[in-house]
This record gives sequence, C-alpha cells and structure tokens, in this order.
Amino acid sequence: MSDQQTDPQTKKKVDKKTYKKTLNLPKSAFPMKANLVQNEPASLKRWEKMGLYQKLREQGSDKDRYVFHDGPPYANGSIHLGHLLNKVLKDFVVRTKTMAGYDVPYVPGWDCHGLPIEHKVMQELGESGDKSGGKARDMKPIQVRRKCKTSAEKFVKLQTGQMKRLLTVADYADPYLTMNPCYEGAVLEVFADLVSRGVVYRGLKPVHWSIENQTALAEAELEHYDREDTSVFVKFDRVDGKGALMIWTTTPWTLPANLAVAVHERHDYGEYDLEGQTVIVAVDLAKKVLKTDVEPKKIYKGSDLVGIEYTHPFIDRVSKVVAADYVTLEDGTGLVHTAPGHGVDDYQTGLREGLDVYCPVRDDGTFDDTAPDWLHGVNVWDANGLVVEKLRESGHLFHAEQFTHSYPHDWRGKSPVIFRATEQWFVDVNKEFEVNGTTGSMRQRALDVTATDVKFFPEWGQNRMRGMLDSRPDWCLSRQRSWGLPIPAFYPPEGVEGKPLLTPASVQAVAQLFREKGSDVWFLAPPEELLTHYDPAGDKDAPAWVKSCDLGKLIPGADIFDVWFESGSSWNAVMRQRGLAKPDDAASVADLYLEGSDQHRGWFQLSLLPCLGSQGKPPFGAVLTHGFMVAKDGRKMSKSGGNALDVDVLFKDYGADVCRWWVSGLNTDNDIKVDTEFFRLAGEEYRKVRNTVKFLLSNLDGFDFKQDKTRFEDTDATSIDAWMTNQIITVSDTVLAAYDGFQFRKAHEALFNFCNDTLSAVYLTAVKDRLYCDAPDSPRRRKTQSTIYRAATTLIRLLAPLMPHTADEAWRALTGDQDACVHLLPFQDVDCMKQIPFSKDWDAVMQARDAWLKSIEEARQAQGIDNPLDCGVRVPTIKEVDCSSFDTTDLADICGVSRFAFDDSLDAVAVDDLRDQPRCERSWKRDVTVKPRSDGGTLSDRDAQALGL
RNA sequence: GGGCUCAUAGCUCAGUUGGCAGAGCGCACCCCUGAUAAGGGUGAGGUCGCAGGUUCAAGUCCUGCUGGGCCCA
Repeated sequence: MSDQQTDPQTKKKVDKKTYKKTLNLPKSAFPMKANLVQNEPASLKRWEKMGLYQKLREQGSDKDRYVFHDGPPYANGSIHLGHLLNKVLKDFVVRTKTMAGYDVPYVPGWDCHGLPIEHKVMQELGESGDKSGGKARDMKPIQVRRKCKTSAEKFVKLQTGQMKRLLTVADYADPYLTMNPCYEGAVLEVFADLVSRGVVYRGLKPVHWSIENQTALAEAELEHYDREDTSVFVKFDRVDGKGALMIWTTTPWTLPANLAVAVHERHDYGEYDLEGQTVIVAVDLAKKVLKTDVEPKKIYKGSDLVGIEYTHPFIDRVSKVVAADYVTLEDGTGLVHTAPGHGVDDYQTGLREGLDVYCPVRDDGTFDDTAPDWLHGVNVWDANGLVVEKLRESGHLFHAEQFTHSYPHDWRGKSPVIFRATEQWFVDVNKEFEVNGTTGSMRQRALDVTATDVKFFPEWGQNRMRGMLDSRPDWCLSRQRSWGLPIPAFYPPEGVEGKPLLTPASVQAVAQLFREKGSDVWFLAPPEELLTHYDPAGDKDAPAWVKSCDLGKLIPGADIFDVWFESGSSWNAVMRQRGLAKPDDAASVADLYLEGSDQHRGWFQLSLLPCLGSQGKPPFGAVLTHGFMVAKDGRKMSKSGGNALDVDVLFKDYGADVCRWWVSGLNTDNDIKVDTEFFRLAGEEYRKVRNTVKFLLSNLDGFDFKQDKTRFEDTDATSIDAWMTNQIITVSDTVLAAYDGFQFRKAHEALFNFCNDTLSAVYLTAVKDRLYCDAPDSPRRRKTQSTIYRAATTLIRLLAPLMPHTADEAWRALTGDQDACVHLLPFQDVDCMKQIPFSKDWDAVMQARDAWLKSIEEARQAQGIDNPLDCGVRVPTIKEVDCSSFDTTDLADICGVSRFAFDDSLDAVAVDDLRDQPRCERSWKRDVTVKPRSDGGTLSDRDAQALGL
C-alpha cells in the first residue's frame, strides 16, 4: 500500500495498521493445526531415542512403587476397539501414578498358547498341507507347535506396533509371553504349590468326544449339521407304585447311564391318566405330549416332585428326581433324563447331587461290560435301535419318532460326536488346605478376600465375583491339545498299576527343565531326560511303583493346561519373577488389575484361585473393570455385524491423542457406545483444548518466568489474576483427586471446562486488553503473564497422561527446549500458589457477572448496540462484598465493556450507550481518558503511556 | 432361563443420605474480526424406559414389566 494515498478512508486504515504494530499480539511456535497423524510417530521416535521407559525407571528407583500388572491379550489378530479402550485406560493409570510420584514399572504381556491359534494354524494347513510334508491331521504335535509359535510371534509384533502407536508407555523391549521358557517354568512352580496343597486330582468329566479320531474336541472344533435321530418318550416307573414319570430324549443310547430325572422347582407338573396308568408331565406340555385335552388329576410344583424314586426301565437301579434350573418347557416333557457321564448340565447336577459320573461307553464308542449284556461291544449308534426295541418290549416306551436336529460333528472327520465322560485333571476348590498358618478351601479363601481385602471399581464387581465364586465347580485344568503347556504327569508303564506320578518334586523338576529348554522338550525328549532333575528316592510323595521302575519306561501324559492356568499364574511368572511384586509381607502381590468386566470369571478369578493356593493371599489389592463397546444403537459390536470400527483407520483419521481424549471422557463402568461421529466430536474438543494451550503459550512470548514473575501484594487479592490462580489450584486438586480414584471422565470434564470456560471464555478474554495494549514490561501485564505461565505449566502437566504427544509438544514450546520432556516430570505442585492472596468475594462477583452479562445482552438488543465495548455498566453493590476493593478495570474486562462502576443508588444493572464518547484508536475502548494525542491519534492514557507519548 | 448391570435434553453424561431436574456438545439468534479453518454473549430443549407401590414429598427407595450389555446355563 502506498504512503501517497490521501483518501480519508485509506488513511484511517493506515493509522490502524500503525497502532496494530505497537501491540503485543500473541506469537507462538505451537501451531493451531495438530497434524497428529504425522507428528505422533515423530514423538514416538523421540521417546524411544531418549529411552523414556528406562529413564522413568532410573528416576523411580528411590520412589514408592505402584504395582500394576497387565493382563495379557490373546496373540491373535489385530487389536480392536476393546484393546484400544483397555490399553489406553491402563496407560492413564501408569502415567497418572507416575506423575503423582510413584515408580510404576509396567510389563506388557501376551497370551500365546491355546486353541484359537492352534485351530487357525490347523485350518491354514488342513487342506493344502504343509510344505515340509504332511497334512495338518498327520502332523506331529511338535510340528504343530512350531507353526503356532510362529503365528503367535507374528501377532505379538503386530499388536506391539499398534499399542505403541496408541502412545502407551511400557517395557516393550522386554514383554512377557506365556510361551517363553522362563514363564512356562514359573507356571509349573505355581502348579507344584497347588499339588503340594493336595487340591489337584484326576477325575471324570464329560467332553465332546470324536469316536472317529478317539479324541476330545473343543467347542471351536465342532461343526453343526442336521442329523436324523430317534427321539423317545419313556415312562419311568415310580417305586411307590403311584404311576410313572414321563421323560423325553433324543439320544436313547444314553439311557443306560441314566442316574436321575431333573425338574424345575417352580414349574407346574400334572398327573394324567394315560392308557390306564398315571403319568407325570409338565402341565404346559401335556397336550403336546399326550395328544389329548385331558385335565390333570392333580397339580404339583416341581419342588414337590424332588426326591421321588423310580426304577430304571431296563437296569436294576433306583434313582431319584432332582431339581435343576436349566429345565425348560420348550421341548420334551419338563422332566429331563439325566446322565452325568453324557452331558455338561447333567454332570453339574450330578456333582451337586453326589451322583457317579457313570459312562459305560469306551473310547471307540462301544459299550463296556458295565452295560447290560445285550449292549456289550455295541456302538452307540447301533445301540439307539436296540434300546428303543427293549423299551417297546417292556412297555416303557410311550412314543418314538424320527426327528431332525442340528447336531455337533467333528470338524475334521465330519462324523457325529458324542458326550462322554473322560479322565481329566482338576483343582478341588472345596478342599481345605493350610498355607501361611491359615486353613481354608480355595473357594472360601476367595470369598473371604473378595468380601474384605480386595477393592472393586465399580463396587458391584464384588457382587459379581462373589456370585461366580459361589457357583463355580472344580476347575478342569487339562486339555487334549498340542499348543500349550504340558501337564507334567507321568503314567505307569503297561502292566504296572498305580496313580500317575505328579508330586511337588516331580513338577518342580520339570519346571526347571522347561526353564532351561522350553516346553517343546516334552514332545522331543525321552522320559528319563524329562526327569533329569528328579530323584524318586528323595520324593516322599512319589507313588510306590515309581521307586522300582526304570524312569525311561514312564509314559509322559499328553494333556496340556487350560490356558487360563497359564495367564492366571502371571502374578508369579511376571511380577514375582521379575522382582516387581509388592513385598512378601504385603496383603497382595500387585496393587491393581484392570480389565473388561468379562474377566470377573476369566483372568481375575483364575488368577485369584492359584495365587490363594500358592501364596495364601490375593494377586491384586484392587480390581478395576470397564464395560464393552456397543454400536450407536446400543447393540453388540462385531465384525460380522458390520458395525465394528478399525483402530488403524481411527489412528489415520483422528490420531492417537484424539482417541485417548475420547477414552478419557467415557463412563467406562457400563456399556460404551461407539460411532465415528463420537471421534469427530472428541476431535473438536481436542482442538478447543489445544487452541487454549496455544493461546496461553502465545502470550508468553518473550516472558521468562524466573526473571519476570511478579510478586503479588495483599491488595492483589481481588485482582483477576488472584481469581485465576485460585482456579488453577481448584482444577489441579479436582483432577488429581479424580486421577487418584481412576475417575478419568471427571478429570476430562474438569480439564475441558477449565480450558473452555475458566480460561477461554472468562480469564483470557478479560486479560486480552492488558496483554495486547499494556507496555510489554508493565507490572500489570507481567502479573497476568506470571499467572498465565502458572496456568500453562499446571495444565500441560495435567493433560500429559491423557494426550502425551500434545502435552509434550506444548511443553517443549513452553520451555523453548526441544530436549525437554513433560513425561519425566511430576504434576505441578500448586501448594506454592496458595501463598498468593485470594479474596473469597470473587465467588459472589463471578456469580453477579452472569446477571451483568445478561443485562448487557438485553440492553444491546434493545438499544441496537452491536459492540459490547460501546457499553458502560453501572451495577448495584453486591451484598456482603467489599466492592470498593475491586479494580473496576478488572470488572469492566470480565464483562467485555469499556467502563464499569458500582452504584449504590441502583437496584438494577444500568447499561450506558457510549457510542457518542471518544474511542481509543489503539485499544478500541471508550475509556474516560481518551483524547487527541501528540502523534495525531486519539488514545486513552494507558495507550498513550504504552507508546511513550 | 440364572447372576451382575444399564435406561435422565437431539447426542454424551452429572445428579451424595428422598427436598423446586443440571453440565458439555449440538442447535437457534446475535457480536467480534488484534486467538481467525479462531474467540465471545444470549436462548430454546426433559411425563427422568413403562406400570404399580412406600412417603407430606420419588430421577433417587420397593415390586413387576420392556429393551440393551457382560458372564453363565
């Protein structure tokens, strides 16, 4: 623009520009645009280069330790939203406890063994076969295990990258993997402790059994196809001669193993006349079963029937009616044939009622010699017809029909499977044992610590845990698979009778070997080598046969552990082994476990039981749980439902700090609704916070806190800066208390309101005038900058656990030091700010401000005044407040007007139109001191002074 | 079917021991243009899932129901 211009319009613009150059406008290297997608990976690299995790450990060496233990996700697939939530919450804990002054080592881990990996590997190999030869089903366990290990390693690597991308701080250089030799050894040591307590036993349990492959199958190895079977209605004669009980079954071959009839205590049952005999059937099913409209002669509750005795239709045996709450009125007769050796429900009922787990069917699917003669050696499918014929002959068959239903089949052989009781290893949860001078069963100990020693967040976790402990059966530890930790049992050679070898010493011996060589050795080495560290002569617990037997003749068991036993021993395999646990005399091994609420039954309970068995105390002092992700409509989220969000896409679209900010704002106690819209909203909040931080920083340009900070005098108690300082103290106290109680949402809310309202809408808007227009080094401006500095240092540190990249970026801008790192610092100590005088009258003044603003708005609308700076206000004095001690410039600034005065004669706010008053060309205020100055401009005293006029 | 749990403004949620329904976002209207892909002000919005009950008084306590979620069966 040319200086030659003489047009008055243009000249005015030139003048404006001239004054603009004299202002102290905000200036900062901290950009408004975050560009998280590019800049977050750079932060990651910076932290890795400086060795942040190691530095924190060095700094923490003299601090109290907070023992937080990571539960291992399964090393399969990419991380999903549930992992994102879980890992971010854990990182909040790690970072807030660290900044609160604790040493918080945090070892991430992965669950590497187990069926899902083995299943997937088998499927991948199944059809085409492996290059090294042989199809999946012909592969040896060791070959399968090698494939599984490779798969687990691949996903550990993938997930590590994703978790790092979430900006979580953890010992990623040395994570724990449940398949590592030292981990495996440590699990067996826990097992050895349980063996020494006498709670490990071998018993019967029904499992899905493939007759074709003569093996147990897991749920995931089943495929369901339609199959035609004979369903039968059978009459069981009552011992008291008062008629019969009518049962229904689709598996007549299981009738030889019938040991009970189950009814529901609350259902109604009726006595009906049937072909001259009295039969009992559920009232609601009578018409369907009996195909008549007859009314019952008498009606009973199920509970009335419990205890009635009946005789087996073709075996000389008397059994009883029992109660079971799984009995429904959808199919059958409401009276359920119960064979504990052939069904899971039946088994549970049998356990409760003290029935035998009777299974007359052998591995090959044929009946053994405990079954009636006419069934010996007959396979179960052929037995169906024989049983029906037998019932028909004896008059116990009421009705039989062909019927098609969905039935489980072996996923490899495609043949139908059966339920069959097999021998498995169990932990007895009711057997009392002694440890550390206390006596009690695992169940009782678990209930006791749940009731008194362990804290639950939210509190209802306690009820949930108790309910599950109350009803849990013995823990079945064994699985018939390849990819897992072998149960180190040895069986006697053929021809030798005796219990398997499984003693504390023998388990310890194998533990030592696994530590040295890994559990693969179980599948490779001969038994005498597996027992290298074992001395039968020195083992008082060893079965007699072992002492006189060549160790090389022993038969190593083929079972592996339930993976839950492995992850449930992590308190030992990770925390104790690495010296990270609380002291031995502490009430728990770790302070905190934090997982989804599904883990009440899973990892929490299955860590609690082994730890109580081994150590006599719980693994955790507190249990923190979060809910599950659901779609926007509150429905379950799933890949197959097509409503799942991909975390990699979220990183790309929003960045980790925005995702983390979103998590911090959630109520995680219950279900969590997810939608991309919510990430967009979190992004908008993030920008608000970021921009507030930017504005703080940009008004500290050229300000050095050490040199330029201003002392507050007693008379400053009513200054706007004193008010702001008090707000800083309040938000710090609020947020730190929230962090301490894991209430991240509360911290999020307090931080957002602090940025959005306290800083942006009130304080920063009010002090803009003095920051821009006062002389750069004026005491008033320096006092405000001192306050802004205190706000920045406090706020950035409080934000650091939630948005580590952004806080770090802001911290480097604040200090001007590119090597500074906020994550090595504690939270700002605000106690020193409490020295600054503060007037309690501010509460009343700020409350009055709301009313003042409302009046100003109304007056502006009524009088057609656009700009609030064209207003002056006079307000009544506030009751119980020494109004004269307040600076009217501060009060004008918090209202955004040019003039402010208290006027005792008023009873309402008076708003004056100042448009006819001179306006300062520099500050745009219509102050009483505005007049023409020597430079030709019209300025207020303050502005003239700032310019040296 | 059972255990635990949830339902408050369009959205996300606060609502201690019963005592006049709150916040943020969004929306509407307005201002500012010296935080500018920013900033500020004002305002509208709710039969507290449904039906009973206890009480002077219920979002809050009790019972039942409906619809979600986790874990079991």
